[in-house]
Amino acid sequence: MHHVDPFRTPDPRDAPDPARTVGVSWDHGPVAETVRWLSEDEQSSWRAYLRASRELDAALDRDLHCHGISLSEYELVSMLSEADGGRLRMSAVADLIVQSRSRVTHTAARLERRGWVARRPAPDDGRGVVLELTDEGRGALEHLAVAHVESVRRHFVDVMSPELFRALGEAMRAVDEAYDADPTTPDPTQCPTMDA
Amino acid sequence: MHHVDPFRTPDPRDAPDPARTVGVSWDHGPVAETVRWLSEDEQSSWRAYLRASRELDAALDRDLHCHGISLSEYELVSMLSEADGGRLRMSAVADLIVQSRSRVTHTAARLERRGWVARRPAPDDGRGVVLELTDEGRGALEHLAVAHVESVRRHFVDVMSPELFRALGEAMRAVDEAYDADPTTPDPTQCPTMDA
DNA sequence: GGTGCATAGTTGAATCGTAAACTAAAGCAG
DNA sequence: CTGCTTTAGTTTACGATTCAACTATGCACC
Repeated sequence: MHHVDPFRTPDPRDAPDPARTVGVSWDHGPVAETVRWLSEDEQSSWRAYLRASRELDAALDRDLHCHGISLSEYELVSMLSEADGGRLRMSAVADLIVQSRSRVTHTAARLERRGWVARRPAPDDGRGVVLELTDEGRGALEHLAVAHVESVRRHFVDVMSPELFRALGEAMRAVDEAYDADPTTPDPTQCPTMDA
Repeated sequence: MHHVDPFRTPDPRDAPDPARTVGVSWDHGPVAETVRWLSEDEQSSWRAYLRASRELDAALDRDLHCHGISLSEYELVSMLSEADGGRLRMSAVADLIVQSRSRVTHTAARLERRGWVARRPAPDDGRGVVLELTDEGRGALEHLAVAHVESVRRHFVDVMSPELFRALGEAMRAVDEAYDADPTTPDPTQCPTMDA
């Protein structure tokens, strides 16, 4: 049975070599292609990230859920609370919490039904909508923030040394900067639309 | 307008102090409670993580989508490919990719319709189901792995120094270990079921 | 001042994920 | 064996998210 590791080359001998030519075979026959598979170290870190980020998401969401709100709703409300006057444009919210416009529309609608936010027309732009945190929303947030910060500490901040947590921050800042610098849509030339 | 930062105390003077007693006021009136808000450093790293992890998820998912698969489906298939004989129990898959049993059932059903995996009764346990990667699934994965590893490099591994990436791996390993060590369900005593 | 294109946001359908109830087989105590 | 509890996995219904199409305003340029 042929073993396909999605990252490392099938041959363990080659693992430490970060860049090499490997044979990848598919429907159209064997083709030699240069693929920079991950080294053993890289693979280990990447897997740890993937696993732990899922666990973290699940844990934080779980802890908030028992207070009746999801993490993504919380993020929206918390961004509003930090904004001047508790008000932000829809698109500003979308950018801040890294969600699609459409998703923000839906999420905001849910929070509006709950009475935590209100929609108002943007004063300067006829197309725009300003989202405003209501007093009720602010009150609820003060509650939630206490539970949430404890959750974040328990599952994340406090499980490692301050130095390591700072390094993690630095690493993720690099990811953020790279993402902002290269807002590439899935390069159409790279997109064979399921050619297999 | 009272500004509520969900993590730091409202008063900037207090930021460097990691633990203090703050007044949190809610419906039942002002109550003094000890909350370990995040320091400025911690806050900065946490925010960077939150933002970048969302961006990363979006970017990796986007890059795979144009090849007709989602990241969570990819994860399932890739775990199978690494398993002995390309076979794993449903629950083993769920644990490996950190998804609920129910979700794995759904995802597996989708992949089965696509012909990439097959379900078989577990030989030793009458309740169990073994998921097996089909040849077609393996062929597709070889394709996808190439695109995916490039995506992971571009958005993640290659945007920082190897040392920093290793530190990140170490940090996330700590998160994982803490999670495994404390599989706490949302502590019912902490769960006021929306008491606000 | 009208045409063309970009931007802001919404809508609705389809898909995906979650939560709780459910089936069925183990495991275990007596 | 019988009954009780746990474990594995599925199902169903519902809520959340995505995707593509759509409305409406702004903006640039001639």
